[in-house]
Amino acid sequence: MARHKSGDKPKDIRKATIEEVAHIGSTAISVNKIAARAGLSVGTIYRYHRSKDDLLFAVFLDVKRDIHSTMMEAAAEHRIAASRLRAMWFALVDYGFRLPKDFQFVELMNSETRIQFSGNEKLRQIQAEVLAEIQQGVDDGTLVDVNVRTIETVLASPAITLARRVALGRQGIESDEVERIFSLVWRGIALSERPPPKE
Amino acid sequence: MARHKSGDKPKDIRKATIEEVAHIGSTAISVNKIAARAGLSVGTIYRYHRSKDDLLFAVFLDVKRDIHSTMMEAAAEHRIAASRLRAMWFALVDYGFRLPKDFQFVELMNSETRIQFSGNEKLRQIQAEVLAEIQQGVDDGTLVDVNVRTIETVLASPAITLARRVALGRQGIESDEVERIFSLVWRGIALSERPPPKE
DNA sequence: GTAATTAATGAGCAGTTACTCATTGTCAAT
DNA sequence: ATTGACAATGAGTAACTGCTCATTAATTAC
Repeated sequence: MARHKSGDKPKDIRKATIEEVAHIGSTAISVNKIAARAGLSVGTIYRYHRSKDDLLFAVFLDVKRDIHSTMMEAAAEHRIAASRLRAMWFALVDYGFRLPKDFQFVELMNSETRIQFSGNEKLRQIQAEVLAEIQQGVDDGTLVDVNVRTIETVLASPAITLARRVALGRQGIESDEVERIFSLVWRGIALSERPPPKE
Repeated sequence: MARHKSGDKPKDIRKATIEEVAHIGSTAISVNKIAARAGLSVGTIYRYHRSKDDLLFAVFLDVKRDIHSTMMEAAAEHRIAASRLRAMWFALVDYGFRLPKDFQFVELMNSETRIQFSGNEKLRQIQAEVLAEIQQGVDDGTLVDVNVRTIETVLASPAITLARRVALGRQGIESDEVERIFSLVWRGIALSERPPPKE
């Protein structure tokens, strides 16, 4: 009853948007260029997104959800809180290593004023799920008994820094270094003196 | 012999650039709007900066140096490595609290591809000075004996996250919370079990 | 005074922007 | 075949972009 959608347009648009930002930066992106990069006409972009801002936010949210689900899938393979948190941490860093441009895009948009973070329900939910995982660690006596937001800051920040560093391609990072950083962070938030979980 | 510069134009330009980015975001800034906000004509901006990119980078570097010198001044009031590092850490967070827009601008530009970080000598020097401070802590047995870059990542990341959170105005942060985060971070990188330095 | 020098201007340039819409292409149901 | 429904197009548009440069304003040296 309708012209078939040839190919996966939303996917093409997402890819082109991320690549365009990675290529010329957020201070010079344009919808026309994104369309050209995606091999589509401008009109098609406006069929999927109401405005430039809408496009950027949609792609941002999409990648954000990608990262989150990757983390949760990694957590699902473990039972005890310590192992789950460790798996999530490494999944986050690994995402930055595997898809640096995607990660960089999210980071850039995270600092954008236009994107109204707190208002969005989906973002709230993602945040809540992460905090719930940390709460588990507090409850079972693995982590120090302080506000989960506090722990989240200490835990997540270095992972983001690490992934961002790779995304910007400034230097290669060995897996030893990643492991060492996790050790130090875990040392800070774990209750006991035991070394951080390995498996 | 020449017409006097009336007022401090570079300062006006810097201020307007930061405010414009804070107001409409990096994805929509324009030189014309920055000029209008500064109460100057476009030509004047191009008298001080060769291009839009040059303008953004210059302001970025300026703020970056501001932040760094604030940190080093804070450190100068102390002798022992632990106290110096603590002072620097709080100075960084405090900068984000006092001048959120400036801090946010730096963070945004930090994630920009266009800004070639590694190439700049000034940025290199700033980085080197910070690492040297940490090295002091390693040398006198205050911090664990690992690569200074590793420690820097664990130490600086949460401070940046904290300052950024304030910059984006998502939530107010009490000084207790800041203190608690520092405690956890310090716990991770300090060699002994002693609590982090207070004075 | 006036000549020399430079700061600052802002209209104007060619090119680009975000966005629209009349048109065309492609399918399933008739 | 014809129709109806919609995906996709891309030339078109007014506004705006980064940037230039002829001109004016302000100052000092002589």
